[in-house]
Amino acid sequence: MSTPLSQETAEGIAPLLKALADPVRLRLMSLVAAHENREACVCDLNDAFDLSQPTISHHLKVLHEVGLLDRSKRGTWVYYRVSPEALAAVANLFGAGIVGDAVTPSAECR
Amino acid sequence: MSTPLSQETAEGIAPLLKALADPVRLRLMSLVAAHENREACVCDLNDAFDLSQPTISHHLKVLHEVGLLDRSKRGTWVYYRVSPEALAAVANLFGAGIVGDAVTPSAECR
DNA sequence: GGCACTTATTGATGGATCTCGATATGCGAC
DNA sequence: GTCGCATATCGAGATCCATCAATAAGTGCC
Repeated sequence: MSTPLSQETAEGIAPLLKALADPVRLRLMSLVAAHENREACVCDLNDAFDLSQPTISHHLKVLHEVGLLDRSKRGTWVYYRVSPEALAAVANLFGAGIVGDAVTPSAECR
Repeated sequence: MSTPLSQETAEGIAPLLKALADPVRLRLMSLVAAHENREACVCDLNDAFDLSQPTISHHLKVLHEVGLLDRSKRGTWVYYRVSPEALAAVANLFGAGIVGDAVTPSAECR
């Protein structure tokens, strides 16, 4: 029934959530996830926002630094891909009842 | 295959994640969730941290304002309780594949 | 080499956020 | 009413964050 998170665990997970806790970065994640192979070219992402190119680049960097997005350069273009492991770490927060298993993501699950 | 989050949706969910994206608030949530009835008295919570009482009160307010914690006063004491609906909203983010359904919280689930 | 293009970095600015001490508010007991 | 306790609010300081314009760095092509 959910052991109360240790301070270290909380401090380890918070940065992941902080990276996701921004509307632009949430949309970036979902845009990348929606692409073939969960991978998208930066050039496609820039156009989806009304923000400057450096700003998008900054947000991608934040997501990359916490491990939510993998980066790979192919010629002139850079591709970001969703890291399933990192995302799973966050999902488990809720799925495994760390924040209370009142809410297994879908009730019928498990 | 996850429809890319709309801007409005992202802006609606981000505040929830932002509220959770702090080590202290994560631990507060898990502490409350670990209590009987997912409900805890502020007096119990204060002692779990090395922070001033106003600071804890502030964090509880943040969690309350986004709807993650319900508040009820009983005599001199105030109790906070985890709101399953609000938490489910966040859990669905990952469970329902909004951020990519590569990662249904536990692989064996469903 | 030099140009066009894609992406990243730098530096600055305005705004949000965490934390505290001091103080206020609300409630029960006397 | 007054005292003591539990919780909240206020105001301030320090730090962090999102965004931009300007510029740098890397790559392919001529």
